[in-house]
Amino acid sequence: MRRSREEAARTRRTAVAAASRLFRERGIEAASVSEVMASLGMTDGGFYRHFESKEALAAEACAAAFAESGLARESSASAKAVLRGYLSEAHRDAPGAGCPLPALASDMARQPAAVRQTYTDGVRSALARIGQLVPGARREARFALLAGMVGELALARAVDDEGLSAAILRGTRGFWTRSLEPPKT
Amino acid sequence: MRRSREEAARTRRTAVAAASRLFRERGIEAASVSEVMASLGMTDGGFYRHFESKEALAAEACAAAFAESGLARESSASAKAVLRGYLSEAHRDAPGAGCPLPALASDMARQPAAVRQTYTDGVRSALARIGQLVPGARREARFALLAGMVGELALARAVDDEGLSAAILRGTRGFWTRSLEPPKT
DNA sequence: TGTACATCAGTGAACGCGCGTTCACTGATGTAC
DNA sequence: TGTACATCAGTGAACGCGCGTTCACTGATGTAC
Repeated sequence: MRRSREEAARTRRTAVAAASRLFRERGIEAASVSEVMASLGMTDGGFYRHFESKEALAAEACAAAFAESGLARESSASAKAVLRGYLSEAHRDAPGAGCPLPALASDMARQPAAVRQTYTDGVRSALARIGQLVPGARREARFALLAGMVGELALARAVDDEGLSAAILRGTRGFWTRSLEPPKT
Repeated sequence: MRRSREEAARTRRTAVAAASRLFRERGIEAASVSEVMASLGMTDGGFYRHFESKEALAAEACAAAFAESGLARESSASAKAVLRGYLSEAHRDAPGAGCPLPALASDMARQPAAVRQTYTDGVRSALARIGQLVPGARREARFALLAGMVGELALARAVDDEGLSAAILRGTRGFWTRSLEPPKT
């Protein structure tokens, strides 16, 4: 049963969005093509009318994740507000809608070139955005801040103890908020 | 062909060591029981004479990784020396022999309770060790330092550009070395 | 100390399952006239 | 504007494959006497 061009385009967009969420929630390798299609209420076969392979979808989904939730997306928020939102319980508990940097980091080592390049561009954009947010910070501090944000979310999600997880969030948030207040670093 | 008690015990130990390395290199789900056994020169079937399941091996392998390579293991090195070793190209390029915190972080969210608990204990030990290494640092700074170390390795490994990867390592290393020098933070 | 036998570490084929991908098919959509 | 037909979005079964796990079997090891 053929669909209209608009419907088909909508299917494709929905698939990328669903994959973008699923891949961040469960990992690229752990989420299957069947799951993505099932989440659209469709069967597996139709997938290959839109994408050449799962790898092609992964590259698009990764780019979509950065466009939607990356640190680099447009926003007039202050550095403090960005930190508070990023290093939050809400962000920790919603990896599917959150920043792809911590969510996809360890998948990247075993991904094909196209996907890794998208991720690498995302890292560059995030660094540029941090440069804008904290114009006084030296280069070293910008790297350390990004690494701290990514590591903090990864650890807070990995840990099996709500108290420890909250302490990691609170501690890292407090440290960086304090560090950035006087533009001394 | 039955083996002696010593040989059997050796097989078990070697399997844990091989799994510990393989799981850190490729991820717990991505490395298979067959791979672990093949790396001992054995076939799959013998595995279940030693372990109840892959999950049981994962818990032991995770604990072994912390005992062998965790931040918490005995060492008289200074804070600066530990930082230099941890945030190094050598550590980045040898995940199988390195710290399990960055290597296994994103696997943890989808691991059974036994494995997550081992990892969580590893985080606690690492925090305690950092407390010893940098006795002057406030609680917040210890969390931020651990998160920074973990995030930095994860990013340096994920990125597809050697220059950017080295810059992440250098930047984070520089920032924290400088931060810890005067016990002001 | 020697012998008979039970134990069990490791083999290798098989299982059921879910994966990514392919393909013959369906029938509404889009196009040519 | 109406009709005939080619296109192609989506279906659902099938493929080959590798996974974790099971199991009948082998034969050296360990034990009982």
